[in-house]
Amino acid sequence: MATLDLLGDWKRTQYAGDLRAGDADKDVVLMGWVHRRRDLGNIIFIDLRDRGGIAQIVFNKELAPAAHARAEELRAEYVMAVHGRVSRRQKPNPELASGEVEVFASELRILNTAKTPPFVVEDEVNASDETRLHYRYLDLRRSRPQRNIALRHRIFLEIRRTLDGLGFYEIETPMLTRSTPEGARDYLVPSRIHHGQFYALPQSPQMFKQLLMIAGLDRYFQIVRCFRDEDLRADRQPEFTQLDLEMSFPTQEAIFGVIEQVMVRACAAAGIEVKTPFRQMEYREAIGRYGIDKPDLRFGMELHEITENFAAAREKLHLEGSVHAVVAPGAAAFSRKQLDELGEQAKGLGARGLYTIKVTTEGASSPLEKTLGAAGVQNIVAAAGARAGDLIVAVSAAEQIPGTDAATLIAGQLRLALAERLNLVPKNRWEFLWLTGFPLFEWGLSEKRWVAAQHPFTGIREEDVHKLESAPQEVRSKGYDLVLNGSELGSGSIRIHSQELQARVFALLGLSEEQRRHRFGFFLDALTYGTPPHGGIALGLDRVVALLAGEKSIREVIAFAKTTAAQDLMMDAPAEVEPEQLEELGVAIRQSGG
RNA sequence: GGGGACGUAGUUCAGUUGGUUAGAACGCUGCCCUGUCACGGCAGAGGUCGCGGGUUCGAGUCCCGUCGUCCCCGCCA
Repeated sequence: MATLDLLGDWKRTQYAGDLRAGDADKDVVLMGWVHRRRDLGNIIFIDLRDRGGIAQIVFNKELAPAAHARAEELRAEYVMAVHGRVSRRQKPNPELASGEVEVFASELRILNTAKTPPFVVEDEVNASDETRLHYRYLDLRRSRPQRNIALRHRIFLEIRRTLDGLGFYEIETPMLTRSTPEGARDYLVPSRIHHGQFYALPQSPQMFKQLLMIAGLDRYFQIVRCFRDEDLRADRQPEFTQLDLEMSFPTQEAIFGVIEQVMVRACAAAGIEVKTPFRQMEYREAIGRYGIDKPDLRFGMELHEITENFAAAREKLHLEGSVHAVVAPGAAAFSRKQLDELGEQAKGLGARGLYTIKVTTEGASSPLEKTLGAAGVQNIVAAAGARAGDLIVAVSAAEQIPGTDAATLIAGQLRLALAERLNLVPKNRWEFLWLTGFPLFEWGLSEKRWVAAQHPFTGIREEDVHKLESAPQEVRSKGYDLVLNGSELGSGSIRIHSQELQARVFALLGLSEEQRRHRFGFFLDALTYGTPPHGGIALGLDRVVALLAGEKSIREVIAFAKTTAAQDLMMDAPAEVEPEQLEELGVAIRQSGG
């Protein structure tokens, strides 16, 4: 172990990674970590890493014997400060941003030693997620996480600047709040003062922001942590960050305009140029053309309904429901095995039948010829607009949920899977899309009643209000989703501000007067004191940053992320607490097993 | 709650049909080296094969259980 030096009165002059040719001949003081050392004997090269990047430091025994001797003690991840002179390199290193120059050290101070790290701190990930999360502070030293965190900062900054410029106030709302019955499972916090009672961490500040509109704050936003105790995914963490905003007296276009400005500047922070206005699409159209409510518009492969083409063979094929087809360009060469896998996948998605047609220059070939005849198959080829080399994939499925065409949704999933497999999803394309006209209600399979598709305060399109009681499944909401490249970034709505309309919605949801009082009493009260028309949106910022950073998982853009079992491997949370703490809270742990 | 993949040296992985002393690369330690930049050369250290049980003359390998990580469905705006 090396003895340590004091930092003394040394002041850093700049970041190592920021050194450029223009700094030549400058006297500099750099501080950072030993990224790599190359000890050639009488000359030692140290790659010094700090937040700005990497610079090469030269320790020459002849020129600076004391510094050179000290440098022999340096090891990976030691913390060092170096005083020296910047010099142009005879042989620049084009791999390094600072590669035009290097620093000839005159004095070295070793500020701290380091244990050999469990994995090498380098750009390419060479450790498992488990190890990385356990030693997150080392993982974060790598350039990619540093880039992601810097990008996250710049995006957040742009959001705040943009919204400030548009007259929004950033207002904080409580983290300790009240459990509300709808939506996700709550994280609960037991109350010490009120035994048997619990706070809930907010799933979102939904009601607070509406109350802020009632309070006359007019334009609110918040970059806020939200909590949902549900099972996790690559794009879901138990706590995540939303851009939450709400405005009074809005039109839908006004809200879209605000978010478009925010996204344009957020993208610019990532070096990505996007055009406004974003495309808009009705929910029905998205389902019909893409079989999904968050279509990826970076590629075509739109769906074709070909139910009619099967009319003559419905009995024979035991068809139920509709038939939808997707054309996979260039997939006519799929092997038997690949077709089988496709069939398995379709079955896994709930398809009743899967039919394929290979289109070649010699014509179409398909098992369907037996039932539909060559002409029948040819009609499908024409209907789907398939060309030589393509594979037509058609699925049928029985309707399980009233009003939902299962075959379309399955075809939509196959479209995504095929595009991925055929490498037809272009990189560096940014297809924003607003989805509108969502159904207000959806049939709850388990509840066996209509449930609010979003939350029960979502507004209703004026032209559909009269159908509320007579044809609830046809009622479209004033809700909207923002979609980017097939990922849902967020959703919002113009809210209901009329007590009369709100009462009709609650009635349809089967909530009695008493239940309404119990669940939403304070909020319904507030609505009666002069609520302005208002609306807003919430965006999942972790997803936004991950997409713009080109990361698959939002863990890569969260400094301290949790595992899919909602654990923090570094802190080892959650953890047991002292019996005294439980006692104070009036909480007893029941031994599990029952 | 369900399905799938994985778990072997500090790290990432290989390990045949169950068979002697469990390997590689990187990293680490020591020595040599004045232009390297993934430096190079020589030498060396390093293993509870996730954990528990079982089958077997014999288990990293087979079986059961369990724990952990990741991906997906359910769930979740």
